[in-house]
Amino acid sequence: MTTPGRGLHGRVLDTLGPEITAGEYPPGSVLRTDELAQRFDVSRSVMREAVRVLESMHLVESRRRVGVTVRPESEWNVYDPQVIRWRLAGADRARQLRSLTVLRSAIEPVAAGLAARHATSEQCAELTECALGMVAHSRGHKLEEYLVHDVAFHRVILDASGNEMFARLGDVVAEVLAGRTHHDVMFEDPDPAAVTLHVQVAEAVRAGDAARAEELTRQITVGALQELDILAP
Amino acid sequence: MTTPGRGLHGRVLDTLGPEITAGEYPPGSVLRTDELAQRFDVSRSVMREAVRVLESMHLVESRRRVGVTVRPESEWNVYDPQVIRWRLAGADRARQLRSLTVLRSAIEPVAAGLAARHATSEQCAELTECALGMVAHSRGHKLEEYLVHDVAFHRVILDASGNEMFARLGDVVAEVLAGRTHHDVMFEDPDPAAVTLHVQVAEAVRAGDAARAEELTRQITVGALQELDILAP
DNA sequence: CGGAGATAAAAAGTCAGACTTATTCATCGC
DNA sequence: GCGATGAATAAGTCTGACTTTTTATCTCCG
Repeated sequence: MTTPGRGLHGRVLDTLGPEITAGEYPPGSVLRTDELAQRFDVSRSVMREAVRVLESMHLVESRRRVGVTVRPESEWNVYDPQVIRWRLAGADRARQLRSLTVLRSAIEPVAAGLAARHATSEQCAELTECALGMVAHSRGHKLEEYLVHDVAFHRVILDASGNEMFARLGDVVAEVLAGRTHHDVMFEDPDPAAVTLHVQVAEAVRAGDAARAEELTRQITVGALQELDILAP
Repeated sequence: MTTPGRGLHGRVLDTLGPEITAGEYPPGSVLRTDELAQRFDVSRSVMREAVRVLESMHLVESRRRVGVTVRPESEWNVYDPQVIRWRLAGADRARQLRSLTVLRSAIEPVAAGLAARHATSEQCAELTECALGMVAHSRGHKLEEYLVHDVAFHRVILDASGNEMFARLGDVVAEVLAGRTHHDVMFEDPDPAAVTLHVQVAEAVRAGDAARAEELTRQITVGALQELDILAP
């Protein structure tokens, strides 16, 4: 995905990170640095670097005379892109996609409203280009090409909002959209209504109509929630 | 705040992290591990562990033969609680509080709506308790006591939403509220209207009225935005 | 004069081993 | 029983040597 071989400690993390986030070691489990170093056939220094990274993600806690203890899931840095990727690759990928989709449903409408106020003309142009790309690939099983434009569309919206915290969710949205296309729902061509909504959002942003951009985006996210059967009874 | 002395590498991060997030080294700047180790009077192993942590936060990138280069702000893991604390302690604390408050304004109303559906009776009880605590300390310059209950209130809402991503924003909201009380606005007693809104949100959640809980919380966050002069003209 | 390839240097990466320190647990004495 | 003492343990730290990768330079030939 990112950089495959960025050092031995990274190699260790590639297998230890997914194991921990998959819940293979229940909270409170104790790992010993020496044993891990043996298992991965690396020196203690390398193992220590890997543990430091896991510690900075709040996945584990290292204490003298005790060892490296696994922290409960409720303390993990679940916004860390690396943690998100590890968890999406794991078993409860579905649960993960659901909570991330709910997050999207809160963020994206507000971001679209802000984008309508702050977007540059370049960003507006990008947006319509993306929307047109989505239209062009919305029929005939061109899901991959559609996905590329879909991801780009939402990235532009988040960037154009002018809010740094929103902008940094671009990767998360990309993961969610990719996950949706590749695994769960979407067996056939995308919902035509959703495609139309994207075009309309682009128009609203260009027109500077914040309320309309927000409301239309809310409809998009409602659709995403419904796809995952997340709805209010 | 958290754990002061968790090893030498932590001590190094306590000064190097804030320096980097404060922008003291422009993007592309190169640091050398050996020099840093000398500067902080620690061994290279300790320094390497610190660099690994900074790397996992995407603050720096370590490359052979080049050194440790500082990444542009746009690539930082700005959702990392540690990074948030470092930046809030820095110079552009104000800009930080603004972007985080916008984030709150997107998240909290949705979280409140979900809380109205998912909150347990214990959580409802906690909520009204917090709201009453806010009322009790809303007059007479008891800002600290008010803050404690305010933070607790919003934490319960985020937890009760049942969404993990929302729940993990409790610390962020706590930082924002604390920052607001201790530095920026709020020279006197809190706005009575805001206090009333919190009580009403607690009622709405208890009653299971999602739409009302969401709308009332939206009014709270609008107030927070106005305090920072973030408003649509 | 210019480009391709060899060469050298620089910095991170890795490893092994010795030592330090904090923490926990068990034992001993009251 | 209970508190103090001590021993065991695992992380923490340091040092020094070595390896590897990448970049810059330098040479040689077209």
